[in-house]
Amino acid sequence: MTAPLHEAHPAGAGPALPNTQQGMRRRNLARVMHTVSAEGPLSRAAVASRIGLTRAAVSTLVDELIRSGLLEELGPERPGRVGRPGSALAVSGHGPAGIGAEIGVDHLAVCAVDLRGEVRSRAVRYGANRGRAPEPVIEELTEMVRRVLAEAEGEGLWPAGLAVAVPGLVARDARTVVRAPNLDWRDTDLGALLPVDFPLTVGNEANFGALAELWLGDGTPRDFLHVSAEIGIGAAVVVDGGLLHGTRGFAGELGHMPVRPDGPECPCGGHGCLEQYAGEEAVLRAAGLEPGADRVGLLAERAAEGDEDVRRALRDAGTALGIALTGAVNLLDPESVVLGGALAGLAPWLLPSLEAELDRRTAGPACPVSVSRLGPEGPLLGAAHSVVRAVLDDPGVVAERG
Amino acid sequence: MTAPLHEAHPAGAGPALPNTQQGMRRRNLARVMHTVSAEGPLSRAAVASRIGLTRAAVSTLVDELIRSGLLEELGPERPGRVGRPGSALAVSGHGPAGIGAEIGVDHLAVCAVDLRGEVRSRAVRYGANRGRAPEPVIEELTEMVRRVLAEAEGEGLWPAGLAVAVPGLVARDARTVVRAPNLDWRDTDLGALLPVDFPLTVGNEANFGALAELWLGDGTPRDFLHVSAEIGIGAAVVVDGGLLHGTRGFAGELGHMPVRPDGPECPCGGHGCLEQYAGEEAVLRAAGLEPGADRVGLLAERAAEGDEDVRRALRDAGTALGIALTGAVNLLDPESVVLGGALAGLAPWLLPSLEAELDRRTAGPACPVSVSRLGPEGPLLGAAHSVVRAVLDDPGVVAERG
DNA sequence: ACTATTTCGTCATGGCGGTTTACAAATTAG
DNA sequence: CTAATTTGTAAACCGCCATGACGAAATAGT
Repeated sequence: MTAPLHEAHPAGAGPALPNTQQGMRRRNLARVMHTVSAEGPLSRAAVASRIGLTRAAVSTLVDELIRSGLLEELGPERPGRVGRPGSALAVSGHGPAGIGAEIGVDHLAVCAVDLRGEVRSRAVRYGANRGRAPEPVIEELTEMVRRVLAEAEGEGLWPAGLAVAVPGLVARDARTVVRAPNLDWRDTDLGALLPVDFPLTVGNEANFGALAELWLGDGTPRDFLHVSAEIGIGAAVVVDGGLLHGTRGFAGELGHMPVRPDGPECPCGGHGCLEQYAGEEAVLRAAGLEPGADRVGLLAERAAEGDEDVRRALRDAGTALGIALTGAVNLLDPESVVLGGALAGLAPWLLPSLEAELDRRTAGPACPVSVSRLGPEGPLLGAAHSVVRAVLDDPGVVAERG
Repeated sequence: MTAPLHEAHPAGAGPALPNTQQGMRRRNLARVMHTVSAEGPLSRAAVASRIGLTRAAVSTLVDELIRSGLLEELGPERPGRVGRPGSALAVSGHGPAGIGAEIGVDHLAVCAVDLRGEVRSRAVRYGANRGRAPEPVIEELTEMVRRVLAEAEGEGLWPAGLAVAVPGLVARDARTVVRAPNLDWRDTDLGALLPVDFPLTVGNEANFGALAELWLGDGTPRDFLHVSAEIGIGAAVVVDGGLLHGTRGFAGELGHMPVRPDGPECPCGGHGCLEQYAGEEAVLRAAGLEPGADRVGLLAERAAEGDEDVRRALRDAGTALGIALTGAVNLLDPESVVLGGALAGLAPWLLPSLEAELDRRTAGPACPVSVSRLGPEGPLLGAAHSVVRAVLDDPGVVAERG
């Protein structure tokens, strides 16, 4: 019965709730939470003027949120202006926490994030997971979740949900991994394998990375394309502050965009797909390097040293990315393109050719390309924050607890 | 002050209205309208059970809608079951009407559609508009609107708004035509040129065609890609029952998707864009035909006759379309692709190679490709219906009238 | 120092919207 | 002809927010 998390929520106008007076109430609770969360400590009066309700109405909403443990009263504000100072309200640091987990090809990670967005506990464990069966991996992850949970509970937090980022395609039920080529998993129901007594969501790593960029990024717009590459190349499409999932939940596949239709055959059945020019394996081969551990780091290192083979390989990858992105940008007209995941670290050598190709091929003002500052942390943070956002989006559902 | 029309509305849960009691009321009015509109004549009790309100509440809503002239009481239902028969409610055929207009390269068209979706009046005028200045064209169109309006008013209808479909890029303000290459118009503010005393919207022809497909199509899903070609090739992206506009309102540009990155230069600055292989001019040239009037009809005729040059040209265009659509389908994971506009008439010769290319390049189950049955009427009907939908989506705004 | 002014939070009252309950009306089942 | 069922409406009620008034706590002016 996992509720749909991280839908398109224009910062507190959640549309999923029923159109009744209770629904209205819950939407207003959400608006208060979002306002306080986004604009720091605020008095009741300040919140009221921002969301367009009266002070009296906000008072009752705040009362309820404080009783639920979602808001905290910090005490009287420092009086700088005329008039009685307000009582500062802040999101609670002792209420519900979002648990994020990441299953990477060669690491596992778990963290707990409180409603304020602070990471309060974390655990990381390195070790190749490629080819391991799901059960032992999940068992290991469960153990890590338990440890993180224990630490968080020690600080007065309780888990509002768990979101797991996986490097693969996830069905729309947000529970089953349909295909994760780099783990060699197929049709694995993580919901059944991970028995927790709070809501569980499973999502694609790149999608969570994009959400992290959306929520945590600095000046990230509400419409953008987030491109990330681990082994495959994925693009998460963010439209109006929400993720575009697609019918089957597979939206965002960029790796098999045709770049040279008559190029070599690809395992997918196509020819000349982007992955054959900008995928990790392809770039390594073009650079004359062997596959191995931390290959991205190696590429960056060699490129920084001035290795001309590596630089050429990255330039060519950038060109191929530019061609593929031209199509995507034309189709979606996003406000910007953000390079995340492994691409972020290689951006200095990818960007020039990528932007050149993109500018050359698109009419009018070019679509700006930026680099994510979250780096490899993105998916994990995005997962944890997706749980936090779900609480902010509907504080009422959590109210019975605390 | 044109209100934003045809946003993403999951059939009556309109999110644009404020989160107040009045907003709730208006959303419930909309839910009643949508229910009655979609499911034919219905009693108050039937509506109540469908939208989850009580009969009493629905009664007051219906009263208000009848007073506003949006609903009509048809009289007692034919009693088939036990119990008192209900009083059938239907959407009014005498209330507001949506006026749709289309500015085509060689025709102008206007029609009036009532809330039931019936076309109640129409006017068409053929004549080349390419290169004509906006003013005389708009003047002519205004005259046609006047005629259609007079006829509609004779039947007891009054205009709720006017939507104009144009073959070009429209800014997000839904008033100014940024660029219409086939008309040679640039930065033309139709809002200023078309003085009407009801809301005016301007939109891209292909987008309105897609909306027509969404609203009028038979079994059309809520997530699909609508591809249409007049001179350029446009793709409207429909996500969750709403149009994807893009940051500047330019989303859906498919014509300049790179198909052969090293191909000939395109006026847009790119190389080997789709339009150079599947655009009207390109196909005509490949088929050995001269540009002229009704070239699409000529192509279809020759292809039907078995002209091998024409058939080859269309096969090749289908292949190019398939390559471009592969990228789009991978990126968006739509439920289907619909071919509309001029492409619909040429579908028999385009489809085989298009589908072959698409199937070959996409993994998993293929994305089904269908052909619009609306044909060239799509944009005009979509425009008129967009006004009708706006009324259904917020009946309250129209309530003061009638 | 003292008062006027401003702003904050709260309380009592009222309006609006939907629900609950009750009831008359209209049909079918027996 | 009566019982059962369903519809539509009216009256009383509840939840939610707005309005207006008040005390509390700060600043500004004299």
